[in-house]
Amino acid sequence: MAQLAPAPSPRGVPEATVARLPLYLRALTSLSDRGVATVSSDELAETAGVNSAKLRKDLSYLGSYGTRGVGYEVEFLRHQITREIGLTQDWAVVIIGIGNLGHALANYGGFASRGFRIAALVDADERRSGEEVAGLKVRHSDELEDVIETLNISIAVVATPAHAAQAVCDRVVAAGITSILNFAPAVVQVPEGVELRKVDLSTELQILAYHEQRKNGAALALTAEQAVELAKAVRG
Amino acid sequence: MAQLAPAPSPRGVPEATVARLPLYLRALTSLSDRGVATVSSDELAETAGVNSAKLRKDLSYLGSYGTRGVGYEVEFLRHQITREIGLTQDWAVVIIGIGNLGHALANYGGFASRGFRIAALVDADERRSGEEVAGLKVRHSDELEDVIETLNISIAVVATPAHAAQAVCDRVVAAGITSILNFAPAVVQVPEGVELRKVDLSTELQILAYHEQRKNGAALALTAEQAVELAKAVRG
DNA sequence: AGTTGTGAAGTACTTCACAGCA
DNA sequence: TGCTGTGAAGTACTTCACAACT
Repeated sequence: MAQLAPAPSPRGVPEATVARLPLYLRALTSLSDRGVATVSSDELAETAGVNSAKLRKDLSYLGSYGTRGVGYEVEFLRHQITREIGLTQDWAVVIIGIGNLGHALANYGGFASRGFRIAALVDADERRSGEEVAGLKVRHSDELEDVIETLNISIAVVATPAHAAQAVCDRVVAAGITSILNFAPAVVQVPEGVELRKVDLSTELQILAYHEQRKNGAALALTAEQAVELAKAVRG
Repeated sequence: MAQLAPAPSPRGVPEATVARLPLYLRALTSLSDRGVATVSSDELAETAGVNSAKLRKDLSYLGSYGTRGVGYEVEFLRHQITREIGLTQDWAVVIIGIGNLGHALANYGGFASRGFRIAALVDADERRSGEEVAGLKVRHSDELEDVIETLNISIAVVATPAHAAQAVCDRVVAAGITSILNFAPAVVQVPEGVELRKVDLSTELQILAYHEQRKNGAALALTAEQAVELAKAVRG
């Protein structure tokens, strides 16, 4: 079978835009809850926390869903974005690694309301097998491949310790999974065609620390060149 | 006092580079643990999961820490990056909202080993006050400002429900915090000069769903134009 | 009159490819 | 010889500013 487009985004929606669609969806849901029927790009951008030129450009990749001189119909636009992201169907998710974080993810209410169904929980520790978490029995990781196939899982959430992450990813990929969300603080390699996203808590804190240091230590963190500039400035 | 540079990054390290420094640091730590003393940009890039041109360019913003023809000295480079990020000091963190996620974050071992010290836990629910989590007593959110000042907190981690997030951020900013990591699924506005990063679990899943849909539904997701192209191609 | 949708300009990031140095 | 450090070229994203439309 010939491929029509180079794998992702047939209509060529930029990756940066895709990453913002969930944000717009949330803003629209919030407006909808407040009973707002129509919204301008300025107002919607404000609600979503982006600038309006960017918002309009982003939406233009999906189609012409607004009305000039008026704005966007909230429900209509919400439906279009929902469809674009693929949330008109629901996606079965397996969480692998039921430690503190896995527990928290299993109990996180935000998934179900957004088109994701946590279909299975898996852990390598036999003592956890059978334990009930968030209304689901934890299964032993021997059953991982079986669970993925039987329950028609599309997305794997990896919440294992770092040392186990690569092996787990290898197994779910071999079982046919092509979308992985990795919480383990480890570099994981996956083959071409498998989408891997990572959420790394300490990385985020480190980025904050970097900026915090720049703010506090401005005077201490002068480079040699800046010191020279400063000296010149002081001399007049 | 005159500002020497436009607030962040005196030496002008690009934001994209800053976001990768933690990755390099982790790769170097792993090499160091394995007893590797020297590493080439190719090897380090492989370990960190990026390409080597990008790695060399990134490192070049920090200085010339390698040796041509040889590579980088692992311990030395690790120290330089640690210093650049600001992890030679440790940073006091408060976690606000001790639900499932807050619990998981409090118990997450990865922070301490990377220069972050969880100094306080705060929750709005009075029934939680005094409860011990991860060796710390949960304090009531009335004490938030006091905790921040007394314990010299630099970074606030917000793990509250969405509806409380903005108010909490307003309060910590008023108390002098300039770095916030937000896990609440809400758009939060902060003043200029406050660094806000967000981690949004369902957004990540939605991005995966988007790509998953493109893969599976290739044939179903044809646009009108593509259908015409396909028809032409089939006709010959 | 008012707001979208979008070419064009501007900015940021990535990759190439090789000069420069150990 | 081999590998770093970096200008230059290429790509992706953002912002501007206004024509097109209701």
